[in-house]
Amino acid sequence: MTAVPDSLRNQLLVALPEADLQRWLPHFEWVDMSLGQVLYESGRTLSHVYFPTTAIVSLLYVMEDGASAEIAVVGYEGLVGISLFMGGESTPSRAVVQSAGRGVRLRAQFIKEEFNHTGPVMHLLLRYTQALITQMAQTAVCNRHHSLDQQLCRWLLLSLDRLDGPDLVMTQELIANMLGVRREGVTEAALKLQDMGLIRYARGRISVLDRPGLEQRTCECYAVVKKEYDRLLPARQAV
Amino acid sequence: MTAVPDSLRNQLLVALPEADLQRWLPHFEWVDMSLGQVLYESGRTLSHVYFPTTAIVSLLYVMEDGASAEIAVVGYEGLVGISLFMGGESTPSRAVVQSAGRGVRLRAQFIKEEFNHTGPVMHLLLRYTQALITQMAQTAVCNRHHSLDQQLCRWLLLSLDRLDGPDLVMTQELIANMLGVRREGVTEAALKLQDMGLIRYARGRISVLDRPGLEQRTCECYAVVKKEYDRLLPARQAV
DNA sequence: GAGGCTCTGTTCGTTAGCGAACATACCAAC
DNA sequence: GTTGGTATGTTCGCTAACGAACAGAGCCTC
Repeated sequence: MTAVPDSLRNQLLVALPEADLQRWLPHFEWVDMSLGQVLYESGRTLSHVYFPTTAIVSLLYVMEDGASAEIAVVGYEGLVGISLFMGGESTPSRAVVQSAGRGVRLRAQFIKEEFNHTGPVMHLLLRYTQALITQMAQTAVCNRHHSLDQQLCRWLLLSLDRLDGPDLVMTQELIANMLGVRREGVTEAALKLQDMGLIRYARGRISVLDRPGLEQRTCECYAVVKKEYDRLLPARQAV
Repeated sequence: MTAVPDSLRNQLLVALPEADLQRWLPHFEWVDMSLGQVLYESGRTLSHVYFPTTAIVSLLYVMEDGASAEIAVVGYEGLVGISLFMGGESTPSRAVVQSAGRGVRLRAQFIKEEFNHTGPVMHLLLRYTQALITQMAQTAVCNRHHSLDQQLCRWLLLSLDRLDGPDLVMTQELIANMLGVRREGVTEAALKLQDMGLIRYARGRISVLDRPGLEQRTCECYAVVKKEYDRLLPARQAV
């Protein structure tokens, strides 16, 4: 990753017209996001919209019986809290920090006014939202048709794309929550990947050794989502 | 269903401010939608946005190997073609008519201009989009955690909500495509429902005999989605 | 360095749904 | 009525993932 100022690590902010960015800068509020932190709870009204820079956030649906499933991930390429400008104010999902890091946040009222008053901002945010929709839809399809092995690869790749290095700080238990499967299943799938030399595992830390290998073993869902992000948000810089 | 003019059967159109509706009326184009008709193909640029009145449309993801899964349904409460005003112009999904009927369509260029120029229209369309997002996300979760039996109930209820009477014209084969499962699985699940007296089945026609019974047997996903539609689109009239 | 906690590995019986093959049953057209 | 096509019902073996129980293994703390 190049040595850009941290505030410019979020690609939506980078894609903002200069005039808009300058207007936003004074309203930026830097926040540390710690692993497991809940940015918003299902159904609650949001106070801020978050632009992760180094953190990764999962949008998680939690069922009545406590079972959960991640429906999308948000990293430096996106924002958390689309319901603010979509008009719903809240969503039935929960946003949980999946990988500790930092980000910028803006007050709800501010982003709502910006969205309504400037065309370029609105169009950028909506295109991002459409990319996010693709990710959710593809997750639905993937949950239906693909094996845990494939989904683990997809998940690792999506996370990797939002991180600097090849290491993820992440227990198997957490991954299982995200994928909506048993922890034992993740253990087995991860062992297979390790035996093939694609990753190395050690107590809550995964090192990806062979990214192309993961891409080869994952399902088409990863590529579909990535392609759609690239198409809809071309201004964002490559990592 | 009350005897409203057919054009007012679509609840998004009903929710439009009178002035906007009057401006739109001359641009309405009535279309018949036949079972299986493809309104748009994955990745193709859309020429129109569709407001179903009596038809039901499935948003379907089709995988490389031909396997498919429905990620959302759209009926008289919504519209098909959000990518037009979201800015992406196309999506990786396919829109297929799941239940024959009619609808209104508007040219792509027209809806894009309307979206950009009038605040109330934009806010209405975005709230609808958020409701649709909820449906997709809940589908993802449901695919992960719930049994085929439960999902069939959910699917029947979602379809029923978008129809006049208690009858669905729908083969088990088609339902299987929508749910992304085998036809045999649908046969078994449908037989169970029939044995319990909840539905009656006959060669491509399902009659729902006991709606509360279906609601009792379905998973929470149906209620979550319904509640969110009601919350985000309160102006729409009850059926 | 002992104890305790968390994370990972392993096993075993169970089950939902798959894939394939085939049987029946209804409908329509000739 | 016969024929053929489409829709539905049934069976059987297979597999992925589940649920539960437990065994090591690394790490921190006192």
